Amino acid sequence: MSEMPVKRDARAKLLDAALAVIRTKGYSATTVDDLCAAAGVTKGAFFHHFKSKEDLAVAAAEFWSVMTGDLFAHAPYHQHDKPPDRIFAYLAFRKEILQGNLAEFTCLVGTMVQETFETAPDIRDACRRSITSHAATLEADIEQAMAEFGIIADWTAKSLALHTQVVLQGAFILAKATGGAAIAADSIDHLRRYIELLFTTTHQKLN
Amino acid sequence: MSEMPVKRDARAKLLDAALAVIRTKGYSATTVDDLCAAAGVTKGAFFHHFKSKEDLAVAAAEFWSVMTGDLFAHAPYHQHDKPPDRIFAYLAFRKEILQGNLAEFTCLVGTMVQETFETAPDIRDACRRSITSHAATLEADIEQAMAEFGIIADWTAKSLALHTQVVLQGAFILAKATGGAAIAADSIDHLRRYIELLFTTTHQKLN
DNA sequence: GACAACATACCAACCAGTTGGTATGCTATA
DNA sequence: TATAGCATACCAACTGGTTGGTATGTTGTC
Repeated sequence: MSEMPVKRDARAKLLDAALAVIRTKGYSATTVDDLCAAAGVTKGAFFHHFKSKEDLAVAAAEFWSVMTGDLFAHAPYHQHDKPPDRIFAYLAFRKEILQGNLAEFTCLVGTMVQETFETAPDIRDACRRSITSHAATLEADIEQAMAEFGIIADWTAKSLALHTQVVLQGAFILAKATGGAAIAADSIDHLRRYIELLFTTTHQKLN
Repeated sequence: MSEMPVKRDARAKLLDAALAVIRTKGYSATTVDDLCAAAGVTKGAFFHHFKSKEDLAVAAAEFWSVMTGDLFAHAPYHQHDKPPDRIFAYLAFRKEILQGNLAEFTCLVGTMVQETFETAPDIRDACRRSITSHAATLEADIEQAMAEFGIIADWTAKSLALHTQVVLQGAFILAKATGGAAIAADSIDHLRRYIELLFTTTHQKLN
């Protein structure tokens, strides 16, 4: 049936280009011509696959969700048996992938939502879905860890899962401001230490 | 002598406009005409005071530093006698000011650096200075609190001070993505809880 | 020959920055 | 103190290049 041999189609190339270019220059500063040049296609191809630049941004956010979803779903940190170990292995993994150029490890949707939250609701919502659905994958592990330790707290698994994303997004901003990943790595360490304290102190009822 | 009573000069009006417009639309999407319209001045005035759009962005970041520096320097949280209390009061204050529109409480330099870290080093550096100098104002309190509790840790006062800024910047991103401040407030609570645990557990040497 | 997947050529609106000018105030000196 | 000389602050109109988007092909495949 479908042989599709060497041909990676223009749509896929444009989405790849969108990840690279938008993470480097931001959404507004990225022009349609930039994307076409990076993808090696023409404007005709662009507007054949996307009805507007905004439409591409939404598709890019969804593509980002799928890509990162795959990356984390198949990452080795899931192999740990105990939920708390999976949480710490997740954070170790997040720290490990702070490699290469800033644009290679920072978050597409975190970048885009800063520019579009007020002006492009469709993009904002796509970014929100991407972030919250990733956080949701952590929620189950946190919930099980809470049960395992018998933790009755005034915080929820969901809020802690979202807090991990807050720390990561903030870490990317400081990394961009300082031109390096060192502060980001330190912040992930602080987050790990926080979760360790939540799960190892004898103050569970005070949490 | 000088009567000109109502006249606030164009430069000040443009900087005020820059805070409002850039925080709403982002740096790249903000046009010089947008800023002139918001400030009620002409383009001639703009380029009389700033040699380029980028030059205005640097000036806006510096203006932001001065404004927020004043705000925090005169905030009531400094009145607490003990350094740990000042830290917690700082966080309470950060939570209190999560009011109004998103653009009213989010951070100008955190927004700008996302778009410019790779393409405009002067803006990026101005943003870095703004963030790190604010973090430095917390460092002394953290250091004194560490001394007070006799904490010998594998983290530094500086890294914890920067971590607070990481959490705040990340909180703003999640707030923009979700369209509300609730998650931001939750994250500040998690940060407060973390610092409480650092300063109240009996595990000081394990920190 | 119908249709999807592109390419080419083009456009109107918009963009940062420039130009030439005016209004106003400051300063030095006669 | 009158005023020439000059600087600052601002304005309206313009410019050349860029932008997102369109209109109209061309080509390969079922």
